[in-house]
Amino acid sequence: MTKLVVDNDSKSGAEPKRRYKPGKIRDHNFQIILQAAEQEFALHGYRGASTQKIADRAGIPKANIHYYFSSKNKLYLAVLDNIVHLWNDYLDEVRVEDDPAVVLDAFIRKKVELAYTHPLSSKLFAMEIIQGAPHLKDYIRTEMRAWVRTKASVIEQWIDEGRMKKVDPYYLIFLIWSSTQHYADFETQILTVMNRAEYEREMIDDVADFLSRMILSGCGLTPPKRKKRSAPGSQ
Amino acid sequence: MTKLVVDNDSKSGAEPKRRYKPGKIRDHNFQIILQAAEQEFALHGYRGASTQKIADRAGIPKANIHYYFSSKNKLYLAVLDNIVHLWNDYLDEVRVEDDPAVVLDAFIRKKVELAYTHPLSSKLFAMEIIQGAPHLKDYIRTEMRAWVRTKASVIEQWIDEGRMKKVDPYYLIFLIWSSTQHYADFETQILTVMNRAEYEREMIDDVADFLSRMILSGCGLTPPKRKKRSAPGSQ
DNA sequence: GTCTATAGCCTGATAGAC
DNA sequence: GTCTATCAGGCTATAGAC
Repeated sequence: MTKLVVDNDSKSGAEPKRRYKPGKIRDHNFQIILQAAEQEFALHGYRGASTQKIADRAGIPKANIHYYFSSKNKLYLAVLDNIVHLWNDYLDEVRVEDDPAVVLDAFIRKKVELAYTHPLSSKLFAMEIIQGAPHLKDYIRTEMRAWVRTKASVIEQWIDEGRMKKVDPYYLIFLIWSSTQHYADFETQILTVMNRAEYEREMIDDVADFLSRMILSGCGLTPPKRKKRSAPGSQ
Repeated sequence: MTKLVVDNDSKSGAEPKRRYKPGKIRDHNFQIILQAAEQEFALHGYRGASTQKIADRAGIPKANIHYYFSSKNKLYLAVLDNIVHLWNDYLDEVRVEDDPAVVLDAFIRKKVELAYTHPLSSKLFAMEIIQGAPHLKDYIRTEMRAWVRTKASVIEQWIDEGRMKKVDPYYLIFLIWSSTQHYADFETQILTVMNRAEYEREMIDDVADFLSRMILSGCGLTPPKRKKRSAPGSQ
């Protein structure tokens, strides 16, 4: 996948494994800064976030941010790069031979899971898009468009073979994206309306069940059989 | 409805009609500033937006912003107040006697329509929520929670009477919110992925049809009959 | 590699002439 | 009511001691 950050230093901070040189401290600081930056950018947007606050959160002097990442903009790109990779490394090959119900169900569940485990990534990505995707337009026009086109063509073949109801595949993908990401991005609204302090495993599973049933039903499909939920760590 | 802005001046900018005193210029400037502010806040978030840029966009000196709205924060609250009213003045009374299919269909279509006609409002609201709703938490905890509770209880009665499938009413409302607002908030992503320059009436109608069919089907309902679309201005 | 000090700019807000 | 001039403070980025 294309890197958003062109980095002649051979690494852009996304890799958990170091390429060459031990540099344990360097890698550690890289990660610490990226993590702090993700939080600040997600909380205040690109312009609203300050390198000072990021440095404070990371527990290092502000100047070190500029030592590791030459500018605020490069740091932001590195964070986005991390996010885009995290999101896309999942569920990549879908084949026409697969069962549409199994594929869609897994897709929805994986997205709900990501919304639960990585809400900050989702929020930051959402802010970037809402603001007109100034740093991600190229990525959307090339890789994301191709990704959607591929999945859409598989869905169309399923429809042609009469294996699911005729629905617009693009709108279907957007529906899955929106309904799942919503639980990350609008977390505050949802929890406040439901009068809860935070998400719990059980609620997340309920949401996944609900969305899978709803959307699959709209496609004329029935959710695949699943193991009953039991003790955590099963499955 | 509670005003977010406490304004002893008797108006908070939300009213198109002036309460007393002609003040044509004053009202005009109020509206100009609010409109410019909505755009800047939606594009850059609260912190990222600057009063200078808002003034430039409105075509007035920066000091006048502080003359009309005493602070950046008050201006932001006035904009949010406008939005919250716009969103809630629609579809308020739903009764148990109504047909669930008709109500849900109308709800979905109205939301898609708002996403099309007022994308900036939706985007600004989304940014506020994503950032933790620092200015709207009270509103969500009181009015919005009550609104959702009322609708949810109606849906539950419909279910009890066997007039629709058993689904969680809260998740259903969240699904309608998320799937419709997505077309406003993620406009850039959707248009870029679909390789289009802007939305067209036809596509918006298609989206409304798609979402209505999908979601109603998940509730075991069939969309109500609708007039065929014809020349604009019909209906 | 780390960190202090600071340059240069932009911010929100205000004072005061018109 | 309008607008220029200006303030104090926060911002990104950098220079240079350690």
